[in-house]
Amino acid sequence: MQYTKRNGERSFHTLSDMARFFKVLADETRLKILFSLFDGAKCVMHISERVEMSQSAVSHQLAILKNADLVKVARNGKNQVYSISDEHVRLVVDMAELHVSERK
Amino acid sequence: MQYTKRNGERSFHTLSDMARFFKVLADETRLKILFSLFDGAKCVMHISERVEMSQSAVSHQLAILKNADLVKVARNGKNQVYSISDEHVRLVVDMAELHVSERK
DNA sequence: TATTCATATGAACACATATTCATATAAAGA
DNA sequence: TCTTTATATGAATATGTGTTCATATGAATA
Repeated sequence: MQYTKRNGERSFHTLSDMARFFKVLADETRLKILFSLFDGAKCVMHISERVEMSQSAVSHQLAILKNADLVKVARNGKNQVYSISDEHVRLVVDMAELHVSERK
Repeated sequence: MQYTKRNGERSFHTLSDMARFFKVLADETRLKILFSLFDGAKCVMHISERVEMSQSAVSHQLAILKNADLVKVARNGKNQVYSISDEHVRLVVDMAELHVSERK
């Protein structure tokens, strides 16, 4: 089985990577975290307050976002400051928002 | 808590809708089905052959895709012909593909 | 109408995943 | 160094989800 495209072939590798990518976005908590970071870099505590979830829950989810390269970290004093690492994500999210807001 | 945007406010409703939307895309089987439909409308049997999954598995996943309005159905004789219902989806998927193929 | 063909559906199972709780780590300041 | 502060992490639990198997539905045709 193969998925052809105008200019080439779609590998199985890419296909499962895409599923993995969407999986990361398929959680309300992680979306909240991303949106809060769209407004600017923040440390864990601030994110935690902003999304109204426990520090632990947020930290677990940040690990997933970081592992998927959607966010990056930098230390500042005793804070770990998280920020969006890939501006691409904003586009995907915006388009998804457009999609869900249009159908109703 | 609220998520502000250039031109307004992001509702909780939209946020969980977005998570639901991404959830639908976050499965390799469903992505395979979508890609096979990007190449043109098909009946369940043909999709089933194309993605190399059982008729039942495909049917279950088609129900999910249909429920999310990503595909639509039309009867043709004794076949149910599925097709992409929203061209938006192609854009989101393409962008995701771009994202995963760029990072490596 | 009886049969066949294409598809849908419910139950069961295995597996993944999000949150909580307790605790570990590790940098900063006293 | 001892303590405090910020964050990370492991285990446990609850909940969600994909596939299979068996079977139901329902249109087409003999």
